[in-house]
Amino acid sequence: MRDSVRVRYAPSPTGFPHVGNIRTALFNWLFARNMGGSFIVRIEDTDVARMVDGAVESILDGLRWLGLDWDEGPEVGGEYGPYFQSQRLGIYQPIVQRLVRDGHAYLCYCSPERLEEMRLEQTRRKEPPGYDRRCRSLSNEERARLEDEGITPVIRFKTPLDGETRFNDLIKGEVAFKNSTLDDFVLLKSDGYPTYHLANVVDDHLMAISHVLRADEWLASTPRHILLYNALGFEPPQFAHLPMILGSDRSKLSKRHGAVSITEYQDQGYLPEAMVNFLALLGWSLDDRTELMSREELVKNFNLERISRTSAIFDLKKLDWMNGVYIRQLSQDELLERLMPFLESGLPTSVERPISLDYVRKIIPLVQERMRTLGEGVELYDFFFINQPDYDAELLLGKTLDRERASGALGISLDRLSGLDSFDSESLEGVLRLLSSELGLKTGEFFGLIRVATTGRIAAPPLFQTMAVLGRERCLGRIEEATRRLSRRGPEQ
RNA sequence: GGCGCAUUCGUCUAGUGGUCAAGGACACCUCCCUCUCAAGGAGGAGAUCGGGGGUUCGAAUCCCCCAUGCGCUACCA
Repeated sequence: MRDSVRVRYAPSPTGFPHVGNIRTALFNWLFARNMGGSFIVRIEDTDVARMVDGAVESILDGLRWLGLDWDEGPEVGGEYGPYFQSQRLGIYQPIVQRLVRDGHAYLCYCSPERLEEMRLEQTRRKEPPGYDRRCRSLSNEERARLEDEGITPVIRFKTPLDGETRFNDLIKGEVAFKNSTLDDFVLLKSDGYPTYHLANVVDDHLMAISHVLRADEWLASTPRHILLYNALGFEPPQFAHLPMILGSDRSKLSKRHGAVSITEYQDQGYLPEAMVNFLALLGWSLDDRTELMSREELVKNFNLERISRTSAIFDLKKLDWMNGVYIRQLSQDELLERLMPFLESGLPTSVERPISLDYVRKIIPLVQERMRTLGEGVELYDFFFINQPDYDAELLLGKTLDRERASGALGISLDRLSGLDSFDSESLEGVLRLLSSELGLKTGEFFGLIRVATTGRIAAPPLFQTMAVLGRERCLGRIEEATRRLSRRGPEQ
């Protein structure tokens, strides 16, 4: 059993689920599924001050949305629980006491103020900042005196003063750190909570984690963790540090680069399967050409060997393209189902609810290949739903028409269209094409005019089909309105 | 400042000593299709592989130095 692959995603509930973070979750999940191992979720809620309400829920929602199911963790339990570190406090205490007893850790009474001052002084003198180990060798009397002052100590790890710590990272390769560059980091805070370093190491061991796949930013902490594993007499897991995801300016991806929370992408109408595919390719590749892969194909092919060592910039344009590809791959019924919630919440309240499924069903074939996100679909094609789109009368004229000609064309169109037996796309095309040549207008000019009149936009789905879906009444009404708009602002132009 | 990691088209990447005068994708440009926009099709432009030294018959691939970027350097994770 010890040989089986067990990986974990260990988020800290201090905010929204960042896409970089979720990518880490994805890689862990893919690795577990590929190896037939277990994917565990563990909540690292050891920083009471930074906890954010609802963060756990939104992290779990993000995982669920992407279909990253976990074998052990919140809600599903498991034999290594509990899976919230705040519920494991009783586990860390005795372990840290043992460390103190064995001489691997010590009590530190230094105040935050002193530490702050010390760091300031160190940077001023251009020395590497780090704890100066003042409490590492306290005499019994000194310790007793500090205890009497009522100071609650923290517990620090007694980092070896010399030697070096090396390990073989599965992605970066052999990495070595001199122990002298590491300071005596805190294991147990004065509020009784463990730090990340302690809790993470203890829990990874207790939960029999075989591989730690985490972001690159942890690489520098790994020697501390290895030292801790050794002091504890635990076998360290294998480490694999994932490249980071950066914003367009190469700095750490953050708010100013746009959406960073996975829930924002969900809200904007990105498809989870597209998101999974896109995220998987940020730092991993199958070969020199395969890009579109289903979840099953990703699981089947994923491996650590092909994870890149260099950080990747999040390219929204490519995500948009890929999302469009996935939208086009959907069956019309599937797209209908996925689009409805966006229409219900995105369309103005003036549009009657519930929105008619049958009506949307007719629109789907016209918009499917034009959408990159579901949310964008609502914005681009709202003219199918609202009463009268608003637009600048100038748009009716395009580049070539004048007001007179346009009004005339609209008038005749109104006539012909109201006399049409059947308002279907073929009949519309027949009538309008004929009219176009009668008027001596190029189809581009004339259809452009009608397009703006009926949709309020210069770019829309194919005109005749669009008009057929809109229906006679609405089209005629909008053409009348267009005529009004032309005359209203005409003269003073 | 110290330590660590990285460095191939604008971006994601392929590439592990010769088949690379570097391949694919997004984005960009042109053309075709066409009532617009998309989608689709056909092309194009775009990287002297961060720079400099080696090693070798031969280097994007190996070694060294430099530069740059990023990360860490908390009683945050």
